[in-house]
Amino acid sequence: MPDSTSPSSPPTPVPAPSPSHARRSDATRAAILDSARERFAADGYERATIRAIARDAKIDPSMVMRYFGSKEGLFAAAVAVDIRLPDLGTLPRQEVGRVLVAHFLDQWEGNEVLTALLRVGAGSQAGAERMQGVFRDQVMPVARRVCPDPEQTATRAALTAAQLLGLALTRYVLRLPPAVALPREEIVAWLGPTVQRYLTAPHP
Amino acid sequence: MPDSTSPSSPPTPVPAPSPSHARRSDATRAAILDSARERFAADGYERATIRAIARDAKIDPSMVMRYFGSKEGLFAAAVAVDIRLPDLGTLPRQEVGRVLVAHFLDQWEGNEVLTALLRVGAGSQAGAERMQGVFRDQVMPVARRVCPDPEQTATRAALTAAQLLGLALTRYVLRLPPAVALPREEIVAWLGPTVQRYLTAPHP
DNA sequence: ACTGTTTGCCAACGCTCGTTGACCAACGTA
DNA sequence: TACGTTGGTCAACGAGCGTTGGCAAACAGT
Repeated sequence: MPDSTSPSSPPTPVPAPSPSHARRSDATRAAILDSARERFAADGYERATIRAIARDAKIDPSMVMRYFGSKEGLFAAAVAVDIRLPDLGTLPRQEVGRVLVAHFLDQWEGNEVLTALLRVGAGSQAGAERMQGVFRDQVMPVARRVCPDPEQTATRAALTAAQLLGLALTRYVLRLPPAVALPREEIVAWLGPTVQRYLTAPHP
Repeated sequence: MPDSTSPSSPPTPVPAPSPSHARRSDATRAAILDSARERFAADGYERATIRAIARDAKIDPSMVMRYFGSKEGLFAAAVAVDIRLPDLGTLPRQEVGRVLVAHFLDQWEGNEVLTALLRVGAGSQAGAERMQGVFRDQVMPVARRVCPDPEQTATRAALTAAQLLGLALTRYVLRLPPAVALPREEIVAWLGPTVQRYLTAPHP
């Protein structure tokens, strides 16, 4: 499986990436990616079929193959994820928890790619490795700026990830009714101090 | 899909459930269930094929159909889950958090069914409904005994579920390296106070 | 207008899956 | 010994999947 955590060059047979002026097929490409993201988020990797994605995008399944090489390639292109964590080093330390929870909620509310990534990450070994890559390349560097003790960074980042991904799991994937019903500000009020403690409090 | 959260009568074509003396096929049945649990936990619902499960159990795929009716029926029988939460009402309130986290870790370390359930719950709508059933039938009643205010029970149970399922997700499914490396007692020390606060602290 | 490239559809391939029904062997009872 | 029941195998089915290659239309450069 190609590495999706870095935007590696796609295996598209289109000869040269001419960034000067748009190709006519860019719209189709985007439509495929949109449908793919939706299907992967809703159904997971296996149940999201190329045929169904192509039907949603109103094109032939073979076009998906031509543009993205394989189902794996399509998935890699569809969930090239950048969670754009803010630089937590520039704000007061006692606000880190609440800001991070609020940012996390914003990202998940407006980006079905994250749901797709979590669904697939939980569903297969390859998906799990993708999430490990996101954690390593995007979460850990930010955590390093908040808790300078390098020996504790990994632990504190993992605790934070457990709390935040658990929220995403129960609210956006499993959809446990009380987790869905929780208002945004209440989540921030409850989870903010938890994350704050995981990142900055002394080892218990 | 049959309801798996309650041990409903299986769709097995064996005529009468004679509980008096064991049948000769009980060993085979158990072998199938063992292989099924392992495969479902390792591969998720779609990738765990009946053929592979039968191969593990060293019998013919058609036996699985005869005993469990369908793949759905096999899954329902394999993950008939009882998380056996302790009665938290009988111990000092300030210990509830740590006891619950420790119990949760014990359950997950020794029971691959839970990993299978979480993997499948994250992978499909039907799986998510199964986890909603476990939450509603097994978690909520226990939470009611700890936080008597009925208006807050659901919220507090959901927050606790988010924290604990997030731990299970990062540690047993995604296997984020620092989450896997965390010693048991350190998890209890970090998450115990969090769960304690979610269940018993006043609304923030 | 001619020609090569891009964009797209169509029909099929090979494969694996869940599932079925016919058939066989071992056993328990009369 | 004969026979119904139970435990198990074998071979095949129909369907759906990812994937491929060929061909038609639209376009662009000359």
